[in-house]
Amino acid sequence: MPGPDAVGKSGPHHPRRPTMVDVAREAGVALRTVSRVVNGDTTVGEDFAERVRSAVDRLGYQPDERARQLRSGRTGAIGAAVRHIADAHPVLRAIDETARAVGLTVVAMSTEDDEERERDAVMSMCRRRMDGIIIEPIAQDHHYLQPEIDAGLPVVAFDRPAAGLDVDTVLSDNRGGIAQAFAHLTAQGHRRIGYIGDDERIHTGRERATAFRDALSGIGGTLDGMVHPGPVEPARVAAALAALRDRPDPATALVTGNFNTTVAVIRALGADFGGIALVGFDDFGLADLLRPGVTVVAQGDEEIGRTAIELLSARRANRARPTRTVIVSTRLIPRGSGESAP
Amino acid sequence: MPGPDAVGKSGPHHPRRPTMVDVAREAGVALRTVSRVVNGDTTVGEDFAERVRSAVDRLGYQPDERARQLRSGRTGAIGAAVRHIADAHPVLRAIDETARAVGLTVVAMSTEDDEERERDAVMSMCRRRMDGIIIEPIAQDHHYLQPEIDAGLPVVAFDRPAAGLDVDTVLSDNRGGIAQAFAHLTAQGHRRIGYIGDDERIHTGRERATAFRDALSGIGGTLDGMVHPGPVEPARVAAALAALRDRPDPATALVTGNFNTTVAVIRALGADFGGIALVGFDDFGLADLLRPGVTVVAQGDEEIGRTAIELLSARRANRARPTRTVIVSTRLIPRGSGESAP
DNA sequence: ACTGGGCGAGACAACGTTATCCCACTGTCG
DNA sequence: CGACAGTGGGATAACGTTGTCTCGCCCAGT
Repeated sequence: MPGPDAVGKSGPHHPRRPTMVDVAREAGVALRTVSRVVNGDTTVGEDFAERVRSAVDRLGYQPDERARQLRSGRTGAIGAAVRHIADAHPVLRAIDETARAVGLTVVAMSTEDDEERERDAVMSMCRRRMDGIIIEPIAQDHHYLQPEIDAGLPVVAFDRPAAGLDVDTVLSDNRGGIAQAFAHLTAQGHRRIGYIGDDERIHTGRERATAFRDALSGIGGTLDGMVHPGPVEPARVAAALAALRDRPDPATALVTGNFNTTVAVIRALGADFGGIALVGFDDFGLADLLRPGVTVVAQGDEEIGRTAIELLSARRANRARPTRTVIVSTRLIPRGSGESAP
Repeated sequence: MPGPDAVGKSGPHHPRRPTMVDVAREAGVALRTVSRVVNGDTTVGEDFAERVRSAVDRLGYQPDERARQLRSGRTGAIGAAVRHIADAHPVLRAIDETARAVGLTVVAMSTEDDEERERDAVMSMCRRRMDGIIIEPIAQDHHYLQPEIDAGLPVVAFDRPAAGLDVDTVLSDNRGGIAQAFAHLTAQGHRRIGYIGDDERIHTGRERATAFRDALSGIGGTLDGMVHPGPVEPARVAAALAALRDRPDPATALVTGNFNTTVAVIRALGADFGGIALVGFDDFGLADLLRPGVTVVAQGDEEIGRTAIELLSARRANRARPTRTVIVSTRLIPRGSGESAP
């Protein structure tokens, strides 16, 4: 059709949504009065308010949040840059729920463990003028955020410190968690306990491996060949496992440093976990359904998320406040795999 | 009111971030020239461009996305309202990756299976003038979205149809998936096959239960007491399971209608799944680690997410296009639990 | 030397909202 | 009866950006 209809035009105009001006015209009041009604200002007479509300309904008017934010300066939303948005993420749930409770909207983006994607996600949040950013850091260097922080952006890191940045941080008690796991296994009589975990270039991997070494030294055990940090790949994990078992004094128990390692180890061990006692760092769904059930050190996900929002709110209230680092304790959950004697 | 020039005033002004005007002044060029440089317009001389870039760096300028969007009319972002943002969600991953590839940002929000939260999330997306919305519908009635659709908002539903709305939709082949599961079990020799699944008030629950009835009738089996739709609660599922086993001709095999039901059944069955053959609808992580491994009908998550973005893009290109519903086929993954004879 | 064209930079308005100021009307008190 | 405070609505100017138009400049062509 050669219609004169301008719908297909290239301009920025779609069929055009109604604006406050349209509502004002429809209701026969001033623009500012519509704004007042929409924002619940009580200084508007009931008759005027009703006229406006009726016009809003008739036109299907929805305020443009972008214009509102631009004018008012407030966003009412915080960004959350997490490692994998499509994976189960109990901390994100706590962040979302807590933020909701204080009237903030959470916009979540995924970094996929990629430095550039983290940067993209975070800068995109800055350009949207989020009221704050919660970040699960992956980059080795976060200096790119310093100008934003100087400009007043509240930032909170969780799970790992944001390298190169002095910001509020929420961490798990990695050392305490490893100590719990270790103590649990020694209480069953184990003395030859091995560790397989994440690369020590990663903060949590480093903390947990170090804590494990300390624990093993503490009972007079030899460190030699018992501690295996490295990339979490099935082949590397399987090789580490083989090294722990094929020795004169094979390990009778094992601590794994994170969820992915735990799973890789279980896959390599096969049925009944080859008779080895196992305690994994990080809880996970279905851990109770495996045979045996997997004993884990669980992180305080809910508390971590809640604390992150609290730190963010505190900083929004007082930008000059010194930064704080909160350590959230872990909890050992026995399910069977860590309760067998050597 | 004390000071005439109070710095800590309550106004919309934080320390104030630099704007294009500041950059223009710093660089000694016109406002519009800064805009051109920032947007990569090539009609700017290299010397001017360099002056601007240097000023941008000096001031730490970041464009305000809200103002840009307000002025240009484009948002460059689509909203995704999913059931549980903190749970593993392979479709969301596919949505995110596909959207990224075509230069769109995805803003994900959680509905938590709550009608009101879905409404809140979706309306919040509308107020932000998202370029499109992908929704995993939970509400029984989506008429509230009709005005937005009329105003030109592209909407795509996935997993379930959006009741009361004529929009593009991506669904799994629920009937085909059930048929696959059923055929797989009959091929092992099973004839007494039970079904436990979701409430039939839910679209997927209804489709799957119906397909199962058809399949069972198809081999001349009795429906009586073999099909158990209902709320996914451990007690209800356990009762259904007991009913299937405590009868003169107990079920030798079982099809479960969704992930949560599968898990509840496995918990109730205990070690070795009580010798019953099991095929679950929905794949899940660690399914291969259970003993036996869990045979499942997997949905085409990646294809569903990709298709959702494709339908959205197609509608953005042509608002008048008739709506389409795409059915994505399922795939049976044998892992052990469904491969035992009666 | 004058003109025409292309290129590149600037002035101005507009996007849809809220903040500020102002004014018209009412009711009350001196 | 006049002035004044209080109430409630309206006009206008921002917020930070981009679209449109204009204009100055330089070079080539006649």
